[in-house]
Amino acid sequence: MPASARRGPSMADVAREAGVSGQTVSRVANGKTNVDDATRERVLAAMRRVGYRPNSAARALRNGKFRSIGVIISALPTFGNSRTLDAIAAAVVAEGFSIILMPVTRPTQGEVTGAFGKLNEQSVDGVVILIEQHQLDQSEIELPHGLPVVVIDSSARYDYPVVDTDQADGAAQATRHLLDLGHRTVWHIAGPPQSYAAERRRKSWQATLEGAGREVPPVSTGDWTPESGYRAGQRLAADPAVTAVFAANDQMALGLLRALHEAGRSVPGEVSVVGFDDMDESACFWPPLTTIRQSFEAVGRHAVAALLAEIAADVEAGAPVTVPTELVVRASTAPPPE
Amino acid sequence: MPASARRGPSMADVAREAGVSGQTVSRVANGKTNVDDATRERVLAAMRRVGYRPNSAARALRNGKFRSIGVIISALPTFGNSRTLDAIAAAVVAEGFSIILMPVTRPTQGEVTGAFGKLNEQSVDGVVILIEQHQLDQSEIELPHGLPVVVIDSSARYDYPVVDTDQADGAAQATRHLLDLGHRTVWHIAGPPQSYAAERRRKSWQATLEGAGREVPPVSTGDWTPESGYRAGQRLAADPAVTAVFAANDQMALGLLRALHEAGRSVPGEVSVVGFDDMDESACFWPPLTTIRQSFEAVGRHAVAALLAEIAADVEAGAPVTVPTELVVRASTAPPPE
DNA sequence: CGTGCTGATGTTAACGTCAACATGGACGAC
DNA sequence: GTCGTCCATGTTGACGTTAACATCAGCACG
Repeated sequence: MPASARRGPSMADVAREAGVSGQTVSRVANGKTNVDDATRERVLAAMRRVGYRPNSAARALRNGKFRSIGVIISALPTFGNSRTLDAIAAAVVAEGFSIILMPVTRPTQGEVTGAFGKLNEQSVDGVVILIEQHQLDQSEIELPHGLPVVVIDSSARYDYPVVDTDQADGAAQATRHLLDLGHRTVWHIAGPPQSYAAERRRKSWQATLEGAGREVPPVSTGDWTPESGYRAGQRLAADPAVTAVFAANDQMALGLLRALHEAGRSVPGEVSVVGFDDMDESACFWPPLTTIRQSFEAVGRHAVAALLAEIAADVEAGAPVTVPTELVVRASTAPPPE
Repeated sequence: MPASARRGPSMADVAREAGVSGQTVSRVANGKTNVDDATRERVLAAMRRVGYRPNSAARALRNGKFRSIGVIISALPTFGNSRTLDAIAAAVVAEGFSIILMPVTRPTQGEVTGAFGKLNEQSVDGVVILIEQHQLDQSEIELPHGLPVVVIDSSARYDYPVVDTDQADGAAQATRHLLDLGHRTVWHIAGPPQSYAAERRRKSWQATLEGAGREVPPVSTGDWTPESGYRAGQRLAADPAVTAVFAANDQMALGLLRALHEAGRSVPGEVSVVGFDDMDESACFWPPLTTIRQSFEAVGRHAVAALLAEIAADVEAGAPVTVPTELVVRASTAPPPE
């Protein structure tokens, strides 16, 4: 039996089975109150008997909306993004919406606009944009039909609601922690310059140092990967003045640790290291990594909440939501040598 | 202007603008050949002018299908799953389909059946199941309407097409590598018993040992997390007979490394370690981890290819697809002490 | 015992698209 | 010149659902 021939039973089938009109079936399916209890029971029984499932394509056509939200995402397998996506997905399905994934390979205007358009075709109710690259200037995104949008990013440039981790506070905590341990200053391995998160962390690290009247060492720039942290780490490990490093994420911190080990510099005896993210693995790095924990779960939840509010109420962007971070002290930080 | 009032322009609008019938617009939109070139141009120009986008809800209603495929996934943020999902998503959008995500919190019959039902409502063309738990016996999954399905798993129990990494060969390679280095035997930290992948790897490790006439040490069982590897590692580190360990994934290998470091046993001087997966981080573990690389990307691609074939041709399950693995030798393995 | 109201249920039409059939003009063959 | 054929284009209806309106029975009130 070819699968293509199959269509599920429709309301009309249920109506016939229950001896009522299609409209009454619709009312029951939508939980309307103005249906006699006996009738409702009869309809529900008929639904069960014929195996009725509502057809959301028809619903979408009728109502203009699909009870679904789109997620435009780049770099899905990234630790933070996959975590955030998971949180978004969980929150979305909990609300009875479904989620349409639109991966973009590179976060260019064209790709994002195209993804937007495709989502619009799909009659989504709203869109979450999860692309950390501030090349995406708001002015350039054409949003087709007043579709509600939430951006997960720290940029202040968007008109849309914005949700993100408190990058600045996290970086400040990391830097202060090292200063408090007695280090004269703190080196930094930054994330890629296109990343708003990376930029925020770098600026906050710098501001914290300046606020404490410390020298600001030159920045190494990586691209979030362990390899880039390793390369930056090789340079830092060769400099005996370096006693404390704040890496902009845990993966680069891992690369740094490797470089330090290879150079024979003990951690935290000679050099202290702080990361950012608190990956599952970080507690088992060698040594276990002191880091800034961020709650991707909370970011995802807040993003969905903001989006659903926008959808329900037609409200404009509220104040940006900022999710706090937490310093997790493990074994990779200690006071400087003598 | 309330967003709710907005609907995009429809074929009728384009038709009016271009002075043709709606049907002709439809023909142009679908690239049918029997349209005069001049007319086609006129229609395309009109589409551009009014900003027409096809409404896929209407298409889905008309055609019964949505050009979308659903993905039922548990444990999304897992390294392997997020990688695989990314590959699936990329392959799916490349074919012009879109992808509906259905996360399930726990891989129980009920949850999966529910997700299936929801996807069916959405008129998806096919479903990929990405849930590594073989509690999901095929007999228990009710698949509503002959919907094409592909399962990513090594279980032989399914009737559906199955795609997975060649777990057995990978584990054999890992074990043989350690044996070839001269180790008398190889200890194993296994994944959770509900996982088919874990079971395959364990069996293959055991078979390889037995095939070589070696003693099979007792198995430690973890749950894929670094912490579980750490706990298992503490026991192994205390046993001086242990000179080689194959961990069923890189994260547990990382935990093991930590336990070994804490116990003061040098790697690979006293103990050799092999992982499985080749995470991005593994090259920067200390020491850099010898591991089995698996191509989640290939798994995702093959799964989509199989699914689309099923959809297009109404064919039944072909032979299971097995994706080869590759041993990546780094610095965590060496011959045993003296 | 009519009038007006309430609440359950039925009827109609429309959402946007496209398959199927209908129309009508151009052109070649006899 | 007449017929048949082919091709571009138009018309109609249906996919499944639901808002809006219509109907009708029951019931309270003057």
